Amino acid sequence: MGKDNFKNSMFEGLSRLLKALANPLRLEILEILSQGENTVESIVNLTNMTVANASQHLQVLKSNNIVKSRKNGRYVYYSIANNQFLSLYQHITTYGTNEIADLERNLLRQRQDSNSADAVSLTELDYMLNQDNIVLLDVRPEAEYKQDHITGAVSMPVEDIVARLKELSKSKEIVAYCRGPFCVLADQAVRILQEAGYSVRRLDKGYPEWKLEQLKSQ
Amino acid sequence: MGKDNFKNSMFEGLSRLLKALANPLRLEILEILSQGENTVESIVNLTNMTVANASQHLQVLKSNNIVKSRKNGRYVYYSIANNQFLSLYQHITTYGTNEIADLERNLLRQRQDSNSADAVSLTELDYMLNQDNIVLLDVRPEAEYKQDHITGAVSMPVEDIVARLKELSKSKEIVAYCRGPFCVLADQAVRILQEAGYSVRRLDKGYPEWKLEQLKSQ
DNA sequence: TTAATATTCAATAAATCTATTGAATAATGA
DNA sequence: TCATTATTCAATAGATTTATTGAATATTAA
Repeated sequence: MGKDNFKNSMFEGLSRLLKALANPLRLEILEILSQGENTVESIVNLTNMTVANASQHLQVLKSNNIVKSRKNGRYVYYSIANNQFLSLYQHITTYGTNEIADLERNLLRQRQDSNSADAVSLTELDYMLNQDNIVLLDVRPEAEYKQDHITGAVSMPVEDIVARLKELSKSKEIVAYCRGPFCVLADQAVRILQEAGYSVRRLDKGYPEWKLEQLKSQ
Repeated sequence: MGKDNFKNSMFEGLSRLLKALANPLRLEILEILSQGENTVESIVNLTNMTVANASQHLQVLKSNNIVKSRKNGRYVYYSIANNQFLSLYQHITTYGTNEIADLERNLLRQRQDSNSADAVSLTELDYMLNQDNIVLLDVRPEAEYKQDHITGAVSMPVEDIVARLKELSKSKEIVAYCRGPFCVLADQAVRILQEAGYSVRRLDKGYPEWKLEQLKSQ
């Protein structure tokens, strides 16, 4: 292989990976798959995509080894192909929220609008959990909680909160979390609980970021 | 802003960044700019691009705040906009070389073909430099060395090596480095020096990776 | 002022990406 | 076996990306 062919093929390969990631719908799919495996159908239910479109995007991700699939009966279950990718994905989102002015501004505004600007970091959460003086709420759909969740969390999907308020004591601070920094379920939870008189904040990031920390510390 | 608008605009913004990166020529430009600032002309000289094409790609990078520029006389000097990006770029290349089978294979073959498969890591280099029993050769063009280089390195551009062999003692091991994992200048240096009877290995990565470590440890 | 040089701009054709549509495939349950 | 359901496939029109070409701009040096 000539000197330029090598270099070119490396940059070609990297750019294929980046192209596979460079689409908003595929990024949305990846946020969902970062919670655990999902069928095409469940991805469609969580988004505005049509089945064919979601399937097509999943093929792109799969052919680039970003996700993998297994078939069970009529369903195909997709999941993130490996934990290294989970880490890369988070480096990208963190860069975006910290270094792209537009995104920084958007995120800040979203958090301010939902009164959740003073978010809890993973380090703080760890400390608070050790002090045992908080209730940690997983406000994602129950299926995601069941696949895995932050140790010590209680499942309370955001749409059930109003009906289940009496389960929550006002003597402890509440921390709500969901799928990650772009997920608004925790924002909605904060608003609902705040209006009901609870002391509540959201986790700055979400379940996948916590999971990655877990993996690192092993 | 509605719940979906927020999320969509975040994924939109991220995908704009990724689109800007998802092109082999732009990645090649970024490898060059990771060494320090360069004019459009010098980028063109280091690659196969035409001036207009390089300029156009630079506009894409600039409008996404990945690079910045300053004008001096007739020349426009481009450089990486911030060190956070340098870090992201390296996460991406590391993921590619470790997790994309094609790229892994290509890199291994390139290294084997040039007898530089037993590359030195940055940690090893640090140790070897402390032991003071190596010569560290910067085989990039001198202009890049002059902008900055690994502390303790000697400049010997790869095309000068043959003519400057007598400057090198055979009693010390030589480590050659260049622009990063995809740069073949160090591979060429290893081959030349090995044929001349020297004990020589290449650095696994290159100058930008070293610089990032420096920045981290401050 | 004029010529030369570095860079950018503008227009364009070819290639690639995307969402949509409807049909095809495969697995299940009646 | 037949109808149902989950997913994929194939074709396509519209949008975006890319390299090329040649002209325009800005700066310097003669």
